Amino acid sequence: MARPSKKHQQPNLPETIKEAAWRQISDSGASSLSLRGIARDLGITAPAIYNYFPDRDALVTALVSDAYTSFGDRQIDAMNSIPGPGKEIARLVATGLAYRDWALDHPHRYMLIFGNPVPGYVPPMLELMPVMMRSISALSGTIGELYALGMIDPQGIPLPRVDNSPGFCDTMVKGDDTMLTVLALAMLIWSRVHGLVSLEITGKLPLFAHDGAALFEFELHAIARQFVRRPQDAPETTA
Amino acid sequence: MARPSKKHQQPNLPETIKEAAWRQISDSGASSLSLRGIARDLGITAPAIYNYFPDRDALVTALVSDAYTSFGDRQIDAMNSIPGPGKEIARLVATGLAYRDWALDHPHRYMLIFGNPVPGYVPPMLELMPVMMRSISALSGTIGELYALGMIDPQGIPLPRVDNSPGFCDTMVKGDDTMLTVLALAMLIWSRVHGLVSLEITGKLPLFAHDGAALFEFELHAIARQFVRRPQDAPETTA
DNA sequence: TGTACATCAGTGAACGCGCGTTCACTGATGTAC
DNA sequence: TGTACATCAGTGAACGCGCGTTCACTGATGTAC
Repeated sequence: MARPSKKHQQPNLPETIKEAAWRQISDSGASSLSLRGIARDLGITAPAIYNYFPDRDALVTALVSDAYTSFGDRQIDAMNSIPGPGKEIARLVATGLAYRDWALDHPHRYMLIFGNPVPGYVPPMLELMPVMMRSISALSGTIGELYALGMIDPQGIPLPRVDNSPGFCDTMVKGDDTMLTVLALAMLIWSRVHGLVSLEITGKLPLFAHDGAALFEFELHAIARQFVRRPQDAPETTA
Repeated sequence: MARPSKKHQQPNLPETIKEAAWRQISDSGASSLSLRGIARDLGITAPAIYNYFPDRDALVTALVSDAYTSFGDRQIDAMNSIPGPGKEIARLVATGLAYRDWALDHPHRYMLIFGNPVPGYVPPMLELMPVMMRSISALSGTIGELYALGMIDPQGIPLPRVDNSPGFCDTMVKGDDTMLTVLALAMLIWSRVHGLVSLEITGKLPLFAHDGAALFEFELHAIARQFVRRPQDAPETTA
């Protein structure tokens, strides 16, 4: 159990570097993130950063990964804060509210993930896949729960054609009607939520500058009204 | 009527420059637009561009303005292509479809307008205001038409509080319930449309890669179903 | 306890790059007489 | 019709800037004996 050699290592410099990077992104946007700027902020020289990140892209990837994790955690916590049966719709709404709350708390992290990426940076999908899937697990999990209870009418959801193309999605979803329905509905709900949130955090809804929360809640309940039915509304013969 | 002196002037070099700029944006994204790159593409030197645009920001503004204009024209044409009374819902749907069509035809122009802007570029709102308002005139016009026919139920729309703050929107909308309702609904519809379109053109809806149009049409009809009622459904006593 | 050595985080100089912008210029074109 | 001149689009060199990255180094720290 020899503890790893930590000699000379100042406590958590990688974390300090990432914090400075977020500070820079908050100040002047994700596209102006630079190692030299971070070093300047921290009072060190730029090459020192190479002791912790092999290059600039690795740092950006670490930021993106952290953002996804924090984003997913917030939604999962919200979902778990309303446990128990009979509370499925409340869980869906709570997850949606957590989505917006996180985005408003961290607008630049949200745009780093879902907006235009940093120029010249190509996110390594394979590395980021786990945190990406975790970040949507609360939403798709809650919808899956509703589906399992018969509270989702597949007729009311636009399902994509799934053909024989070897793409990731087609392969994953093929022959699994539950997954196809749940994912399709999750995408549609996500698009509504993302539309509102992205316009709000970029200041494009000035009319609702003071009422973003009310507008968003209206939309969440409209989603629930449109797509969720009480179990007893579900006849066995839907064909 | 002395025609303006055009000696030496090669035909429409400003247009050629803008075309090269769009080409560059399509190739490598809006954030890597550079005067030197454009000059390289056209086989001229970078300072030559200064004969037509005072600086880089002026060129970007010209691009943004052109994009808004083209975007607005497309929607207005679609709206006008279905004239006559009784076709209001069809006009709304046609406008929405034109919105998506244009965005898919010009994804980089769409992102230039509605995504993260070019780094270091601050759009001159005053100059762009006319083309911006024109770009939303088809959507808000169609909604206004429906409202005038009593086909919009104000109860079903989340209205923002309008207070005494001296902001642009509050001032414009104050005391005008029609405008407030129409604009509020336009924003909500816009958020749904923008959510789908922005996710689609950035490749974030892989499940619907071949079915973007169907998903979008589903959403447009869901919008019509949720917010538009037949005139006879509208009782005079809604309080 | 004291000395010699190994480690390695951080430094400072340098590299090549592309950028926006300036400036004096050149040389083809159009105009005036 | 021919000549002198004015115009001005485009050139080429240069400016200062910030960037990512490399590399030999230094000097404080920890370790071994």
